Amino acid sequence: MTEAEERPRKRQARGERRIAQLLRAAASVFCAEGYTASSTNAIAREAGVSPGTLYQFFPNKEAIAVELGSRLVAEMEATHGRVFTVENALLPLDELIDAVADPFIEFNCANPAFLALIKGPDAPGKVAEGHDELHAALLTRLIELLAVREPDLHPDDRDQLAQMSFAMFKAGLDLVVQHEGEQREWYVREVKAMLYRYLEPHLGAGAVTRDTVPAP
Amino acid sequence: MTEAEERPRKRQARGERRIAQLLRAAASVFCAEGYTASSTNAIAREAGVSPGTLYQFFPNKEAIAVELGSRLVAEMEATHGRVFTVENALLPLDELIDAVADPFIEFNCANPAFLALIKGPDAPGKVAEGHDELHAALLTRLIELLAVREPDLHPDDRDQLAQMSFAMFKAGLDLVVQHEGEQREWYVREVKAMLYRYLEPHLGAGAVTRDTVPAP
Amino acid sequence: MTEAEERPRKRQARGERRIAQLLRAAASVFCAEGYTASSTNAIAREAGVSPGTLYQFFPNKEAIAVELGSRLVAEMEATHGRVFTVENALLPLDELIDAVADPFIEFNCANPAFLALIKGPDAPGKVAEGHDELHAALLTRLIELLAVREPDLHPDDRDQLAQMSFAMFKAGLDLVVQHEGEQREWYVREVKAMLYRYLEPHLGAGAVTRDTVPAP
Amino acid sequence: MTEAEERPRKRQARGERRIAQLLRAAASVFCAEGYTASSTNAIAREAGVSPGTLYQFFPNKEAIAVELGSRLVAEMEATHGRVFTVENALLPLDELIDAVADPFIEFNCANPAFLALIKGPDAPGKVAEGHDELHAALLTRLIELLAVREPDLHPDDRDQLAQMSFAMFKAGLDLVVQHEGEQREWYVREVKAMLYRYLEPHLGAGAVTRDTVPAP
DNA sequence: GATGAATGAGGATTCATTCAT
DNA sequence: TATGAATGAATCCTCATTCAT
Repeated sequence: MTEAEERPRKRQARGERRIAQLLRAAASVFCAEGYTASSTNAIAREAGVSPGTLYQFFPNKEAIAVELGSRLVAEMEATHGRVFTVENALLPLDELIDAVADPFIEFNCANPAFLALIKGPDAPGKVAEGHDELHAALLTRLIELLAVREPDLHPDDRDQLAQMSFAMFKAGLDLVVQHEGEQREWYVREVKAMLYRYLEPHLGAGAVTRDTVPAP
Repeated sequence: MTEAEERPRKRQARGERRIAQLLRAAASVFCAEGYTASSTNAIAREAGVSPGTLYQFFPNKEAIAVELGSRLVAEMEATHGRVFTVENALLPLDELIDAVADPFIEFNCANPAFLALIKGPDAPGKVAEGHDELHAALLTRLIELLAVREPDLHPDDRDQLAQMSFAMFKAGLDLVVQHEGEQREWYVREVKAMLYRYLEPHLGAGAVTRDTVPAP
Repeated sequence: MTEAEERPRKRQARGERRIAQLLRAAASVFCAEGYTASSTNAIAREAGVSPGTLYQFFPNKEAIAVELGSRLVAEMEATHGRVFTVENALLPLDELIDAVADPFIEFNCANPAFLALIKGPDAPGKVAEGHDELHAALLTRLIELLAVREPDLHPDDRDQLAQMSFAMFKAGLDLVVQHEGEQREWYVREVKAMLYRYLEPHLGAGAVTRDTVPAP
Repeated sequence: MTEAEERPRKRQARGERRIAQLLRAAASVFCAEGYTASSTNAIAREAGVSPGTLYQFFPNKEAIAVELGSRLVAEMEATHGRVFTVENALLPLDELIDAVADPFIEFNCANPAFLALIKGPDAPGKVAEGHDELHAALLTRLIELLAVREPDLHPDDRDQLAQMSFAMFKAGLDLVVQHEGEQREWYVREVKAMLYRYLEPHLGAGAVTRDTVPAP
């Protein structure tokens, strides 16, 4: 039956639209108020739907953040391609930083909700409750990238180095997003410079593997 | 007139104790929940007093944060002395970083509420509402320090440089506080290294004034 | 677009009932406690709903009073017809007073909340904050009626005369509502008599248009 | 012992000052906020004393109102003399009205708290709870005055007439107090006119006793 | 007497979530 | 699906009043 096939598709189509609408609203509210201070009612209102509708698609506030996070990641990849690739990992450091930072910066300026989510609820000890998955996911990829670039690095050091770099980058990103025009450009340059200078002794300025090939 | 002088502080013995108790409780709750998610009732409960008592000393949550912030600053100064001094400003960069970062790190490890306050409510655009004074105050001092060290720097650049450095340091501090033992030590070293390498091209490795004395 | 039109009122059957119920409860509480001393919780309790429900329909206490006021006016008009009409304005004074006062009296005896609202919060200087709209609306109509009856009266005098009359009538109404049976009848008569005697020199006993054209 | 005699006097003197101070504050707060919305803490603050001090002299909010009321009556009498006297009762009506209304008006313009108290908490049914004693006392005196002037009047009628007159006068007084300058003058005249015209048929324009002496 | 601290119930209002339609 | 109604605990904050000093 055509009906049996189309019905669910229709439903899914409408549902997909609703979800997108809700996530857009959530992004906007999270940006404006911060995650903690955002209310599901406010999100529903912003989306122009009733609270009930929101809960038809998300079991709770957290789930919205989580889904928003993963969609943003997907969207960023769709726009800028994969960023934590093996090729990038082996680039000279300055190019690596460009390759990773630029897409992030560009995407975050267009979608500041990304940052709002990564920052998360502001309790030091209250990590990893669900929507910090975004944070965790990105960190994992960064760790993997480091593992590719510096296979000999002790895992603990590698993880810590990733954490440091990520933390610095997030903080810098915040400044970038908060400013505009020339100031933003300045912060972009400085963030990259900071990363380069910080990482250079750890990773070497050139790509590790190629670097070691001595000229005859 | 003794009366006129004594009026404002008669039975402040008990009151002062209560205030301290409340601020201790607030620090604890802010750390555990983050500022936004902390409720005055929770603070009162933690302090073992009724909500009404809390409001006898503070008109609202903000005021608690503000007072806590200023007390922490004072306490840090009492413990570690002034940090943004002219002498420090003119130290060789590595020593300058030690002089400024070490007290902060040490104090924040002992008083993690400090960081919770500096981070503030998590909305990007919602800055400077009162308890961000703490953030602003520290930033100002850093700016002044930079002005002493690099008088020729354009004010805009100087401010942005301060903002960058402060943001990086805060982010690093967060990592430091979140870890313990050897890991914490590692982060401390890395944060300082990061600052050094980042700032060195801007500020010069040695003190500016001395640096300019060329060897014959 | 059917959707666009239906949106604002979909499930308002239950809601409308709730609103009526809440306003009934509010009327009762306002009467029993006075506006200032009435709490939204008390109103919700009286209506048998939770506080949250009340706030789904009204943003605050004021709004309840305002809505109750305008509904009472509407209800009075539905029951007794318009009272401040041009025809009434031109009636002989005694008939005018009957025409205006009787419906008010009857309606207020049945709905004493009306008076509770008109009296408003009991601060001399704190007028016109929103639910005094009821008072203002009635006063305006009275002013208009006077303008019809006495077009030559100076606007200032007219307004003051309206204010006097209204104040006297309200005070009298209070007595009427507070009593019952024969006493109430007595007060009704006296209030009307008072108004007649007070207004007669101002408005003339007969209609202004001087159908009193005397015979030669 | 001198001490034994002076001590209590001193105490009483200081206490009296405190009481006066508190009542002044209460008058001010009652006027500004209305009785219901006035808080004892606000009164204490306005008086510049602690809440505890207030409760050393008054057992509760009501008591403040009661005491304030009776002091205002006393003060009015001290300023304008007794007003509900037999002589006044027997004056021609216009003079009677002047004799009673003028002091009230004058005193209320200077002490608007008087009115705030007479109006009382704004619940129709919540009368006579204590600080309505002021209202009751004045009403009683008015009743007595009527009894003197019209001994033959049926007590019920007399009481009701007093109630009517008093209600009208209060309402008029409110308008008078709320206005200033020429407008106030206008309201004063109108209130008196209203009373005269209303009462004339009831009381006779001239004094009853003298009036009845027919000229030969 | 005087103070300021203390209370805890109660004020208005919001919120995440559920339910009936 | 979608809605709007419903909830009740939790929010911040105030109040009349009491108590220790």
